[in-house]
Amino acid sequence: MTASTPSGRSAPRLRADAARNRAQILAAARAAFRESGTAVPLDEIARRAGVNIATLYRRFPDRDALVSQVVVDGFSLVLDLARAAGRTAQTDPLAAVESFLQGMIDNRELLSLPLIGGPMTSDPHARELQQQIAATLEDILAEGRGSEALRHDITAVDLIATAALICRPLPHLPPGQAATLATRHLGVFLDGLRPEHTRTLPPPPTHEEMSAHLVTEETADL
Amino acid sequence: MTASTPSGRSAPRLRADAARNRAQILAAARAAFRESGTAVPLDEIARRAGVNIATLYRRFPDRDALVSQVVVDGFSLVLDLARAAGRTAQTDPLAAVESFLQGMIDNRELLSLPLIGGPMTSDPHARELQQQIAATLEDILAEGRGSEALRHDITAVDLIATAALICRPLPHLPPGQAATLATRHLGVFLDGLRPEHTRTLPPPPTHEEMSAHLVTEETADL
Amino acid sequence: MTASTPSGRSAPRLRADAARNRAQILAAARAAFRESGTAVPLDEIARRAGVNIATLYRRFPDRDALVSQVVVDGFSLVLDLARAAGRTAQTDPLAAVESFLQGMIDNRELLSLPLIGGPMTSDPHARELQQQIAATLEDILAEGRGSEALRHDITAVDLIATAALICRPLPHLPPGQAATLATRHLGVFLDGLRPEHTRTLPPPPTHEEMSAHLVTEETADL
Amino acid sequence: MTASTPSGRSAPRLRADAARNRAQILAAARAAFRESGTAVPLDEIARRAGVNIATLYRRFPDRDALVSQVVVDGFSLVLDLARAAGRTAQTDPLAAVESFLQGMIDNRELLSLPLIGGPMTSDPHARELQQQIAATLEDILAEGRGSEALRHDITAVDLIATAALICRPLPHLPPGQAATLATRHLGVFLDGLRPEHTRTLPPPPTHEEMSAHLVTEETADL
DNA sequence: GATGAATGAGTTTTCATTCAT
DNA sequence: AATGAATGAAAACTCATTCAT
Repeated sequence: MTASTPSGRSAPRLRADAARNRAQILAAARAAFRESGTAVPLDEIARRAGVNIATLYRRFPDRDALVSQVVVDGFSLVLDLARAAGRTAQTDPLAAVESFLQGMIDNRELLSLPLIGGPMTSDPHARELQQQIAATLEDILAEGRGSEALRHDITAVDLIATAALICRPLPHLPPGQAATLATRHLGVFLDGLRPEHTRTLPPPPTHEEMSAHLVTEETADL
Repeated sequence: MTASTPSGRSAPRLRADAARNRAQILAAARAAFRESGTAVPLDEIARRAGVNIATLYRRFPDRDALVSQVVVDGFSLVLDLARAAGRTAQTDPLAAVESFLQGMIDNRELLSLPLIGGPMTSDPHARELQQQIAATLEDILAEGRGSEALRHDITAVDLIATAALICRPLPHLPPGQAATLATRHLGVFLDGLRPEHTRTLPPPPTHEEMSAHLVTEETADL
Repeated sequence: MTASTPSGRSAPRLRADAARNRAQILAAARAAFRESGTAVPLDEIARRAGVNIATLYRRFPDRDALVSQVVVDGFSLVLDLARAAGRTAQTDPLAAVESFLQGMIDNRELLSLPLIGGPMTSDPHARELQQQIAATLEDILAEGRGSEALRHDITAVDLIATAALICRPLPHLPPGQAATLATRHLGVFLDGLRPEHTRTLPPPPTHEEMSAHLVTEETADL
Repeated sequence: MTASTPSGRSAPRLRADAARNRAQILAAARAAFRESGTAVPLDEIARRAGVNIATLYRRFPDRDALVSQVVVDGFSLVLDLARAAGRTAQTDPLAAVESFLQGMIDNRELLSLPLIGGPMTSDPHARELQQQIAATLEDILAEGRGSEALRHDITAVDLIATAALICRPLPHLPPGQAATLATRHLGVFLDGLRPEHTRTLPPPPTHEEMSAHLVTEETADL
């Protein structure tokens, strides 16, 4: 997994100490964004990372650049989770879905993405990752539909939305209890995913409606 | 019960224009909190309400007072929804749950509660409302368990957590699409609520664990 | 003379204390710009004006707004000087030119205009003043040409450029000496203005060339 | 004498690449000082020169050292111009003055001296150059007075002040137009220099008054 | 009761300068 | 000799809060 590594494309390799600082800044930002939103003072992020504020600015010229990188790192992890789940899809598609969504809950501390407010990233790397995530989840669902292991009316977008809903912090709740509640909620949801469902869902947003937002916005809330 | 009216206990009746200003401030605060969190500049709330910042301060001596009132208004509405749903619980408990949760989605714009960051209210009025909400939901679930219309392992806290998860804004998504996705998610969840479930849920947080948070914090995330 | 008064068009009248602060800020800015250029710290201007920096920002939302107003005030004064000089033009056009240029030297402390660096104002009020200044000077020159009191090849733009050259501070020189040197230089220049000149000047910039800059830029250096 | 070469006295000869960097830094500083004053960020000078900021610091330990060198280079050029003009002084003193002042205009881009703000250099080399410049100009004027080619009341300080006035940038004016206006202004001034003048000039600053500033300050504005 | 105004205390952003590679 | 990196200090700008009208 290469989430925090600057993309090899054009970035001149960083000196060892600079790379360490960069990673600490990203970790601090991830935590601070989760706790207080992306409007949290950059001062505080620098302090938590143990670097001077000017060092933060050297690496990330403005808040958006920092947010973008945290988003990209998070999306990388999500893609890893989706692919790992996909490997078991042929055997048991429902278990694959569970594995993905439970993995999201378990790793939610690393998924500190812009949860509320603030401008969304339009980083092309993020777009690319989102498309790969959606495609991977769609493959899992296709398996499930073929083997009658999953209801037919669920789409990849539904799984992404579900992940977004259950991963966000329930502020003011101790993390352990928030995870317990999310897992219980997920359990009921998974039971509802089996094919013998009784309820007709409203039609999902069309591809056109979503595509404008899928990449730059919606999945950012994962 | 009318949410935005100051509790009749001790509040001196407001002049007509003052009451109008107060209502506009609360509406602006609700929207701003939803969009940007409770740390949003008070300036901006005043501007959106069309009043001077000093007028806002006259009505609400500090940010907390404003947050508290928005929370109380929101909880009042939640209680209204729960009671309305409870009236149909004997006939069809699952439909009552659905009515409650769908009502939460439909009214989510009015539920701008402190969703992330910021200090939580400890208003006694809010505590009281929360207990009434939990009791009302518990009554519905008891009906459902008795008539075998609902799985037995679901608690009022689960419903509150579910409401919290599905009502929060998916920022950057057009509201209509966010609602559609939430409703589809809810549909699957409701299918999973029926008694013929297959999955065992992890044990819920104990009453002791929750009680510390239930009132002042957890349900504030609704 | 109404230089420092906000244009009556749309400005809501200021409270007395606010108007006093505004005038002090402008006076401090004028002096500071002259001494240190328009990039001088706004902190320092606020301190010299005896107000808080936030008060400065309330009146002038950014540096440009402050620079613009100083420019406009300066142009107003220049127009006043030109008009006063114009009143004697029929009697003695050369004396009118002298009166204008010497007046510029004598009042140069009030003409603190953006002298070097920094973005130039494009305030429409400033443009208007510039055109009036140029027109007034042109009238004086026309008188002089008619009465053979002035050489024919001088234009209003030349007078504006001359004013710009002689009014700017000679930094590091005591003001009195700078004024003496400017006045002596002006004396020679005025002798060169008489009609029995011997030298052919290079052609002036065309109206088209200048008009793009006359208003927003060139005369800003006065 | 080549302006940018470090004085041969004690400087260890630079490696070829280092000498190139040094020249680029000085050229960039000259331009930046002219455009934005001597308070311009050193970062920007380094960037324009295509070198790292630390390289700039290696060559010039602080801003003053850089300013001093730019001043000395400029004064060297001024002295060259004065001497070249002096060679024709016997034949035609007025033409010599013209040659000097027009040369200043033509070379003004290379004369980026501290024009406004910032600490003045007290480099002894600069002092020396200034005295030589003043002496050379005085020689020219003496010729002119002897041959009745120039008015008698003009001093070397007047010529230096005139050069200072006409060489400074008129910011925001295209360089070509600024030069045209300066040349036209100079034409009138030169006509005023002829002996049949009509106007009495105010007395010049005494030598004592000027001498305190002549070297360290006044001519720095050239 | 409402508002224009002022200000102190942040937060963001930039810059000069030094250090280690 | 040159550079990437780091940092403290300053400057730009914003915000919560109080005061006087």
